[in-house]
Amino acid sequence: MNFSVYNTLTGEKAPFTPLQPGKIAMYVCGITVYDYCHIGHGRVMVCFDVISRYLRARGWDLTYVRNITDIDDKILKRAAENNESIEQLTERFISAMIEDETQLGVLRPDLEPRATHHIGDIIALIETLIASDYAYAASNGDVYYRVAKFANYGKLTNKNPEDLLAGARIAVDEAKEDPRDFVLWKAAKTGETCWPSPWGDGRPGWHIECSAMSKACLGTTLDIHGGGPDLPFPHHENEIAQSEAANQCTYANFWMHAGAVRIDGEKMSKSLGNFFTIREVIKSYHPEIVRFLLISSHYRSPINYAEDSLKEARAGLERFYKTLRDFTHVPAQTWEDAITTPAGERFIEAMDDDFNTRVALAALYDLAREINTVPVKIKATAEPMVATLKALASVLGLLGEDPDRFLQSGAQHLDTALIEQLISERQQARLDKNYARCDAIRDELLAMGVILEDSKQGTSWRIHTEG
RNA sequence: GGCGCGAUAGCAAAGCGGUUAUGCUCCGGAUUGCAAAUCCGUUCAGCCCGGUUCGACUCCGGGUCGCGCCUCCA
Repeated sequence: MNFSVYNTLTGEKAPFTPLQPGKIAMYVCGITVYDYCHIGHGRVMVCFDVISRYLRARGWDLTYVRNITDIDDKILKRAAENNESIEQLTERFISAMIEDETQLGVLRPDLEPRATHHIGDIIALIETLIASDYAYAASNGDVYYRVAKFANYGKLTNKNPEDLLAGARIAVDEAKEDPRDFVLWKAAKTGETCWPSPWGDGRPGWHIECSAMSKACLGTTLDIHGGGPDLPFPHHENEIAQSEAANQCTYANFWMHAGAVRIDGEKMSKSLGNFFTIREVIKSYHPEIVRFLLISSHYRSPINYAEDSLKEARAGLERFYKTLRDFTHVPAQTWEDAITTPAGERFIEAMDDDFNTRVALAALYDLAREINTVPVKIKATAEPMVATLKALASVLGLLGEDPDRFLQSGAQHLDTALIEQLISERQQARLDKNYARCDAIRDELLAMGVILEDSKQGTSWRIHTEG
């Protein structure tokens, strides 16, 4: 086994070895729940979903933790705007998030800790940092992290602490010793949601909750810490500063970051306002198409999100489902058997190389072509290959849908009984060699957006997808 | 300005120092009552300038362009 993973910390791929043989502790930064998830969130969820599925398939005992940040300035602001409590707001968007990820075929992580359920851990961690002089309570009631005290500050993102000093902003009302210091505990203003603490009522700062929750769920050293493309700085840099100062050991051995989703060459983001929500997109495209699109590129490369990308993803997926149409009766092979096949070996080789899903998919496309090459009358000889295809695809969370259901999705507005009736009428006309009638029916259905496909087994139909 | 990533055929997207990526599209053929699907085949690459090498898309140096982070954002 030659399994390697790219590490943001070192900027290169390296053979992956966990701290404890056979066991992997993986922590991924989840989302702040004050709005619906967009495709960028979807990418991180799908990316680490594939990673977790693959690690498990490879035989590791994985514990996958993905947090939910449910207390934060934006949440307070949004709740106030909506005139609802932060609990109402966060519960609403947590439910929405779960719906969205489920649609995308994302399996739930083992643990989904929430910041508000770990206030005690957060306070304890801050106390440790204060005790060792890495943090201080300021005159305004806030508690800050003393960046100058942490020698390795900037190691994840290659920042020179001096440069940060030059570029940092100093807000007038802040009581920081140093402009680079960041807040661990934020004193509450009157009426704000808050928790009691040794430094007065307040709430956690942005970065401390991840240090506290990862420690509570997985311990002081993580095998893998992951997240989105905009998290290395400052979020993960600050997590390292907090956790390594408090625990006196390496915080995470491997740092993994998903690539950005772009719109017209620009990053999709809340602040730019150029985002598409998952629920919006899956109204027009089968959710598996969205998943397929996200898996079609390497997880670290930027993806351009556009109507054309979705159409292309759909075309690719349709190819697989067309192949599987005649084999709904074939169950997936076991993983152990699948990886001994030539396609399986290629698949493993690709995925072992930093989760190269694009190359893994190429192996599956070749397998599909091989299946299609088998002559109709000896279809049964293709069944083992189909079983392999299904087994390998399932590790990517793909091809689990019934082929007809997939190929006919979007047909809700159509009268399927009428379609079936026209097909059988045409069948009779074909037997009668009344080809004029046959073509008339074909045209009629095509006008409805239905494409007919005659084969030795009979006639099937699918939705006509343009583009 | 600092740090980092990228530049591949019509489009998308990978690996690789010499041998087909792959998907979609185009074209030709097989197949089909006609189609569709499928299969076969063909065409179309590696930003620019140097260097290393018997040989570079692949390694090294320089440049150009694009993008990300440096401030809340996955």
